[in-house]
Amino acid sequence: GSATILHRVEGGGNVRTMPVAVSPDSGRGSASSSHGTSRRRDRPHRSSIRVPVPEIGNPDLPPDDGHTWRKYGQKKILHSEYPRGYYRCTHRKLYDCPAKRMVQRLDADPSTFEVTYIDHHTCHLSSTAPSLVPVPPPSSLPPADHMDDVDHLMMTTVTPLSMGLRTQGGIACSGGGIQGTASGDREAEYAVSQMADEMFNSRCTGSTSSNIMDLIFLAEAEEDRRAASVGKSQ
DNA sequence: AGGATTTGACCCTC
DNA sequence: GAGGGTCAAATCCT
Repeated sequence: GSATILHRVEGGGNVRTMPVAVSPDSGRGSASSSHGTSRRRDRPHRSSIRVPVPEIGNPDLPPDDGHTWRKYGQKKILHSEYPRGYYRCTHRKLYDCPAKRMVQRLDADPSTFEVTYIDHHTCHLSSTAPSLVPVPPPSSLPPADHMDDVDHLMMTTVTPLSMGLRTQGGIACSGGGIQGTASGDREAEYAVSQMADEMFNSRCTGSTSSNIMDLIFLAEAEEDRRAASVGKSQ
């Protein structure tokens, strides 16, 4: 089994969707504070990923991506058999981390979770073992405005380079195979699927998945550059 | 006791 | 008005 990354970018007008259906989510923004102030005005970047239910452990548990999440809500979604769970970063207060995710089991495929990530972790380097430094140095994280680019890439593609990075990162948990000589998006799609799959099943390595997220971002940035160059050439 | 989860209500967008 | 996202009190767990 492999996860499929869906790409949904808002605000750019350049919505890119993977072959598999996208969540019916209409893309409403979300914001906090229910005291009369405007909610859902901002439209944070969102990205969806499909993750198979882990073979080991409780299949009802949402996938573990290496970050610590605190559940703040659950909602029955219309026409969906399974409820959607709402999570935010445990370190939200500590690090003012805006990261959120929504987890929902697919009605058509109960063995798969669809996980929608909203915003990025600012507790990036300290998700599992928070340090006293909430914000990582620029050398390890792209600048904030750069994050936007990376973010919308979250749903696009990941290059073979990223896979290489992964390997260097010490993730050697691979299960399935990348079938792949396919070109372009297809190859990338497999790569992402594989990565996501491992990402959420990385228990077998015990490695810190936040590093994986790092790699994903790096890979996406790289892909962005490639896409940009392709765009220019066309 | 403190943190996490549950759950109903509230509010916003479409 | 419907549906979805968040809040916050109540409850549970460690």
